[in-house]
Parts: sequence; C-alpha cells; structure tokens
Amino acid sequence: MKRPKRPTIRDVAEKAGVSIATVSKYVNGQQSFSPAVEEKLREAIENLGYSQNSLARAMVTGRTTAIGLAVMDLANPHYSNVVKGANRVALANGYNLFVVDMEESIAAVRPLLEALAPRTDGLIVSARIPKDVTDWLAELDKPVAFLGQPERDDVLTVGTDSVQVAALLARYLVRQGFKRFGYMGYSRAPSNADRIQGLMQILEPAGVELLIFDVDEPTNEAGERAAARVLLRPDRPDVIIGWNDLVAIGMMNEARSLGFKVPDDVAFAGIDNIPISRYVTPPLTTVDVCSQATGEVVMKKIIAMIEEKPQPTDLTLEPALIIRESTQRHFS
Amino acid sequence: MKRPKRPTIRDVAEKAGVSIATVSKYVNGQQSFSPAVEEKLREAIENLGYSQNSLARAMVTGRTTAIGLAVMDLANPHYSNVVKGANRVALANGYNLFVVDMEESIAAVRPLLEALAPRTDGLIVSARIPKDVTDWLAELDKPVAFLGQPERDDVLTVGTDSVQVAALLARYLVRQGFKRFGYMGYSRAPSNADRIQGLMQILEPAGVELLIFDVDEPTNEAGERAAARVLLRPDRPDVIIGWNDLVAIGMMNEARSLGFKVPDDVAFAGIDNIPISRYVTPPLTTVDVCSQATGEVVMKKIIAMIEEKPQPTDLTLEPALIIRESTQRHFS
DNA sequence: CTGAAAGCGCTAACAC
DNA sequence: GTGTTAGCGCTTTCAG
Repeated sequence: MKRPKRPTIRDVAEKAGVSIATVSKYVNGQQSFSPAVEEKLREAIENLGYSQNSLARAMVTGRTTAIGLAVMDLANPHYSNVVKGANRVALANGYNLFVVDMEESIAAVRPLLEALAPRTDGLIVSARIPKDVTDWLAELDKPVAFLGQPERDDVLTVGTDSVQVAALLARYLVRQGFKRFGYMGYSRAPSNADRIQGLMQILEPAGVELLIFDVDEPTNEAGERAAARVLLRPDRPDVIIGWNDLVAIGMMNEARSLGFKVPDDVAFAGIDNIPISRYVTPPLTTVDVCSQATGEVVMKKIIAMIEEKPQPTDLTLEPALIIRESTQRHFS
Repeated sequence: MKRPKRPTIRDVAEKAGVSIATVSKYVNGQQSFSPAVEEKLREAIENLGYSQNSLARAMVTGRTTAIGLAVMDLANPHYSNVVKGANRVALANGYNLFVVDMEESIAAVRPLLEALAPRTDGLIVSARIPKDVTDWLAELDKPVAFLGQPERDDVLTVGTDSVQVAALLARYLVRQGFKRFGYMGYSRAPSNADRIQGLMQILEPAGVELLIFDVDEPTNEAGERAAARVLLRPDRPDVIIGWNDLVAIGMMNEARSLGFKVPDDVAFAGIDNIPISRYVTPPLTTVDVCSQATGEVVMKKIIAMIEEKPQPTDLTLEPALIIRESTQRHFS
C-alpha cells in the first residue's frame, strides 16, 4: 500500500495560482472572493482532493472542535448510554466526540488523558480517578467535567445523587414489606459509600438490618460469582440490591440456578436502568439514573464552558424508581 | 476558570539554561545527558508542570500513536466488545484508541472520519458506509481496516463470514426438527444478503421454507415492535432467527407477552452472542461471532500496517454455535 | 479582495 | 553531549 502525501494548502494555492492565505480564507469561508478566484479554488480543491489538516489547524488556533470522554468501561450499558447522550449533543453543536475506554483500570488513566487532552477543547472524565490525576486535570488549560456524584468540591460534576438514588430504592422496598436487606456493593467506586449511606438513612429508622457484600468488578459475571455468598447464608436476605443492574442480573440468574424463586424466595433490585433490565426474567426493578440525560447535560455544560457562555441552568437529573416484577413479592 | 498558557519546550529550555533541542531529546529519552543538565531539566519540567504537546509533535513527526475506531452504535454490545478487544491490543502496543460513534447514521459519517483521520495513524471503520466515503478512505495516506464480511475486494476487512454464520445456525435448527423458519433481518446492512444466502444454502436442500422480515434498526425495541407481524400470521414460523441477539431478545420478549411459550410454541435464535444473551429467559441460542477477538485481530493487523511489519497470519475467526434453551424444543 | 510574512510547539538533521 | 536551524500545514495580522 502506497502512502501518497496528502495535498497541502500550498499545493492548492499553486494549482489555483493564488496565495496560501487566500486558500485558507476560502476553506474557512471567511469572506467573499472574486468569481474567478472562487472558481479556480473550487476546482483545484476538487482535483487535488484537498481537505484541511485539522491537526495543523488546531495547532495554530488552539481549538480542535473535539471533546474527549473517558469512561470506566464501555461494555457497561450505563456508560454507552452516557456516550450516546453526549455524542448527540456534541454533534448538534459542531463538535466531535472522542471516547476512550479506561478499562476499569485506574493505573493507566493518566497517560490516556495526557494523550487525549491536547487533542480536545475539553474533557469529560468518569469521576473515579486518583487524586494526582484530578490535580493534573485542574492545571490543564481546558475545561474539564466529571461524571458522578454532583456538586462535589468546586469542580463541575454531573450525575444523579447517589444517596438519593439508594434512599429512593430502599424506601420503596421497605414499604413493600421486605425485612432483611442485602447490598452487593462495589467498594472500589467512591459513591459506594454514598449508596450505603442512602440505604441506611431509610433502613435504620425502619429497624431493618442491612448485610453488605462486595463485588470485585461491576459486571454480570461478578454478580453471578458473588451471589452464593449471600444466598446460602442462614440469614439470607429477602431482598438484595445490586451495585448496578449488571450485578443484580448476575445475582438473580445465579439465584434461579440455585433453585430459588425470584421474587418469592428472594427479590432483587438494581441501579441504573440499563435497557436490558426490562428483558430479563423477571424484569428487574431498578432506579433510572438518567444515563443518556447525564451525557447530554454534561456535554451542554462543557460546551458552555468552552465557548465561555453562561452555564445552562435547570438541567437537573432526577432519579426515578422503576418498579418491575423482580420485587413484586406476594407476602402471605 | 482561568486559562493559563501551558508551558512550552522553550520555557523549559530557558528555565534549565539549555537549548530547546536538548529539552526535546530529553523528553523523548533519545540519548544520555550530563548529570548536571539532566538534573536541571528534570527540575524545570517538574516545576513548570511541562508536558509535551502531542499535537505539535504529531505534526512534525507525522505519527500520532493513536488509532481511530468508528462504530455504528456503541450501545450495541457487539460493538462495545469489539472496542474492548481493540483497545486492549492498542494499549499493549503503545497506541491510544479513540472511538467515535456513528449513531447508525450513514449520512454524517464523512465529516466524522475527516475529523478523526488526521488525528490518528490508522483507522478502523465499520464496513457499512457509502461508496464515496470508502473511496475517500482509499485515497487517505493512512492504513484503513474495515469491520465486517472478511476478504472483500482488496481492502483489509476483519470479521466472521456471514454466510457461514447463518448456515451454521440453520444447519443446527434443521437438525433439531424445525420446519418453518422466519428470519427477522436488517436490510440496511449489506451482510443481510449474505446471511440470507447462508440460510438458504441449508434450508433449500432441506426443503424448508423461509419467511423473511425486516427491522428498521438492530435493537431490542425494533425486535419487539416487529415481532407481532411474524407471530400473528396464520403460517407462523416455529423458529425465528433475529438479525442479532438484540432483535431476537426483543422478539422473544414480545412473544411471551403475547402468550406464546418459548421455545415450545415458537423458538428463537440470535447472532452475535452478546453477554446478556445468557441471562434472558430462556437463554438465547446464538452464534458467537467473536466480537472481542474481532477487535483484537483488526487492531493487530492495522498496527502491523502502520509499523510496516509483515501481516500477522493465522488470525482466523471461527464462528461458533452456542446452543441454549431458546431452541431446545421438545417435539412430540 | 488578495498576498507576504510571522509564527503555533515541536523534531530532525547537522554542526560544534 | 549540546546547540542551531529549518521546517510540519496552517491561520492571522497587516499591507496593498
């Protein structure tokens, strides 16, 4: 495979018999031209198949019209939906969105972001990253927004309130009559503590006890592997909340394999409301954390920062309880 | 938020009392230095918080150490898994992977790729794009690889063979004793025709008829919406194959809502083997198309092209039948 | 309306 | 080992 050099602005200028400055202005549509020049430029560009080198352009203007989004794990539908929302808004505003996957690996995050940052006008980052990286981001001469627990510190963070999300779910489940709660958390995520706090807020006053467990990764498989630890205890909970829908689905599946009836022997609930949760059996009760809207909102905000416009207001994200059969127990 | 200019190589040079060339060589670790200089450089860089501007670097070297991957729809787990595989190999070889989502929208693809191309050393593109874009890609001075039906034309394309995939599934289903086949395809994808060909290859000789339907997007919801059209026919198929697992799961769900027993009244099979297919009820029979391996292989190949090394050989992708309960019918 | 010239931040010869 | 210099492809004053 040959590698013919791409034509540059200079090639176009020469072919059209004008100066490179004129070509530049023409390509950027910055002013009008004499019909003769315009025609020659059009033709030369067409012929050469010229297109701007956005790298060179970015270097001199300092603007890339691209935004970077680093997520923990693209295979997690919650994040794919955040990406979807963000992408749509970016495109609608003339920006490109470049996504990088951090592979749930905190260690490798820094080089990834260092590579991404100069290629973008702004960065959106999953909040769960180490302090030295956030410090580095703060020193960056670019707008940065985080995904996660909102309003923390003085940085822009977009997401639903974890305490509220957990409390919402707990309140409903207590009202349903569940008495022994299990929570399969993910302690590597900072908001795990907030979730527990939200649960306790409701469970403690209600006099309901909470058993806390942990998965080592927030996936179906991890939920499946961890389920037996909870289910085979003598004091088995009558409802188990998963760190997210994936974990809950994994646990629910394993419970059924072990011969438990869901929700009658044990009920399950998740968090996130990923699309597939409607399709599992029984359909999973969960809390909608507005994944796609999160992406939209964070993108709108970061674009406002980049363009130095006033921050859009009234973009709140209200988690919503999604009640499905996995917790519709018939207490006798 | 202030935007302090980032320190440049010149700032470092001045602060350390050396030339910019020395700084450049130092940051790129290209040679050794006198201890004095080394120490001063280290300190200056530390102090200023200097880091390379990869844009500027890329401009002069022509290398970005980044690879772009454009997929049709990141919310489709098949693609997220391709991304996963590709990302892992990229990282292992010192490349960054930037992903862009084309939103299943053929129209907007060109500008997306034009923005992505100059920022990368090579491009991986979902094959389902219009001719003028493939032509443009061919003229690009960068390696390009496609995702999809392998070995077509003279371009590098990685994927499982659609004809083979469909035939594999059909052969098994015929052997199971199914007599009336339905196929819910996605005609906007070029490989839909190959799939049909693969099915016919088996069904025709077996004297089994095939009813063909179509979804307008390859999603759960579309499968759900389309299911009734197939299920409520007088000549209802006894097994329905979905364009992919998402469509099959959607259809299966709707079938159960309509009161059909799966697989006894009607069986379902998908294609892709996305992770969630194990977790639906009944678990979905499908064909594993090696999503993650596809990402790995295509990345290995494109890296070989970029580095002008010999193409790795023996990287074939063998689709595998995954038999689960959704087709385990007990014929009486 | 068009062009000349000065860089953006960096690397790559080539000298010393 | 270290420094000088000439650009990479482009935009942007500033003249004309």
